[in-house]
Amino acid sequence: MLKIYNTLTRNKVIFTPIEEGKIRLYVCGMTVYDYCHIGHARVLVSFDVIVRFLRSQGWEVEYVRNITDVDDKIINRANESGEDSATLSQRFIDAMHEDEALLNIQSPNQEPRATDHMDNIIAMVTTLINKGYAYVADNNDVYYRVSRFEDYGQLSGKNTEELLSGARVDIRELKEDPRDFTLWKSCKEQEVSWQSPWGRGRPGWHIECSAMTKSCLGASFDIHGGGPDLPFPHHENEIAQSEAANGCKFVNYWMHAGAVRVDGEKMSKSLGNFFTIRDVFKKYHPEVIRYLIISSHYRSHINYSEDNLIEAKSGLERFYQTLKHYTDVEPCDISLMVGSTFYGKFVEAMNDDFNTRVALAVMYDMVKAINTAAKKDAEDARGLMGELKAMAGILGILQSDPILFLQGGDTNEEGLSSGRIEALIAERIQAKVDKHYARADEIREELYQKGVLLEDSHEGTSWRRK
RNA sequence: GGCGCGGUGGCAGAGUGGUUAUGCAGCGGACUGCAACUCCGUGUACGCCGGUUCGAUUCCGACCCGCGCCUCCA
Repeated sequence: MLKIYNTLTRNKVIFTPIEEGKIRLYVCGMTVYDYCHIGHARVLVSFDVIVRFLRSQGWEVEYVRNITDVDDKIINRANESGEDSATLSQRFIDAMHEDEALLNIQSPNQEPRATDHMDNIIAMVTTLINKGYAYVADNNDVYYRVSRFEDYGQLSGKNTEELLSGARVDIRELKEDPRDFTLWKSCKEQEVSWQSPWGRGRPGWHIECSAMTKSCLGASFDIHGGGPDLPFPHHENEIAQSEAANGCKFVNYWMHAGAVRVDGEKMSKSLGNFFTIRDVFKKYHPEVIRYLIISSHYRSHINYSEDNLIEAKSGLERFYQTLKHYTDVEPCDISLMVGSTFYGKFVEAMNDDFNTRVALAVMYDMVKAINTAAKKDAEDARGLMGELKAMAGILGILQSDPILFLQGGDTNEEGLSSGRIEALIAERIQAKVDKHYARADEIREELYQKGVLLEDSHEGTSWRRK
């Protein structure tokens, strides 16, 4: 039984799909004017895990994640760099796809772009005007008439009256009411713009998602997700637009990821304290970031720090130390795991609002069980390993070659090539054969100082980077 | 100011009205030439103060502290 925390009702509830067995999910993706930062990674990874898990349980998931590629920030960036705005956004879309691939994120079923939905956007704005939910101002901007929409504030818990006093009023805007927001922004001929019934212009932020959700998933769908800063105003405004235009309930369940913090503050563009994913990749294996994100619940905040990355890496090493003995074991078929106690606990945790941390705890218990079983019942151990790999697949972790992961370490900064390491190991083995233990220890210590750990076993000596 | 979230053992991080989370680190032991890996053992943790209760970290109330949204941000 799947339970999901719904931002709209602020509680955890049993999930009921609109259509039996199917889940239609829309997640707000990137506005592409820069590289992905860890906050983006969190949303990407969280929903990737959610979708993988749901599918593993037999749900048919239609997963849509949009790209917002019309936006003032994109245009400003393009102006700064002298680049065409379409070229710039394409460049960052490509970069995002590269980052996603490294994070082992599966593509959504649909990845619509705002610029491909201009007709739908204009049609929806027209509907809103016709229904009296929007109006054309003297400067040809189109605004949403917030006072017309009674349920405004339902998602964010805002009191409409209070919003009135706090709302920002831009001098160029000719709003009836400070709370009203832009649906269509008129602009000059030479700027990035599209022809509309109200003259040339471009869509305001929010309307593109209303248009794309309707086009890709229909007027009503199951789950809408996004980052922690989206409930207000973005999602609130989407509700106002979609429900007014379509005349029906927009979304049943709203899901929002928690914030990524740095030194106790939210990582954000405006604070300038963000780290891009590709920067972190320079020093850490992508799976370390994925693990860091999964190792806490998707709704709680996580702290981004060097210490936490190191800890995430150590946690993965625990798995890989065991995994390396079973590289030939294939992941179990999930349909064959229904009777497994471990798998039962894993599913129970994941069905409870996607509690990945508890799911990981189950997997650690399995590691211990496997290592213990290995001493007396090798087949039993292999069977458990097959299950463990299947669970890892659902979380999208432990997908690397164990030896390569363990030998990857931080970097090659020490300048020790694997060839050089192997040579020293060979020398040490000879020293051991000759019972020259002092020399053997000297070599091990030398390697240790350079970040390389040696591990002797019956099969020989293996090494890994700290 | 309005709305909301959170304060758990050295750190990270789940959870629960009375029973071991889990991981990292530490300590003791086994294994090892020595180590590492692994295994076994090891921690009177639940912000503060009241209340409800046979019993509260877990429920209720007050307080202190931190954070988020209210403006572009995932």
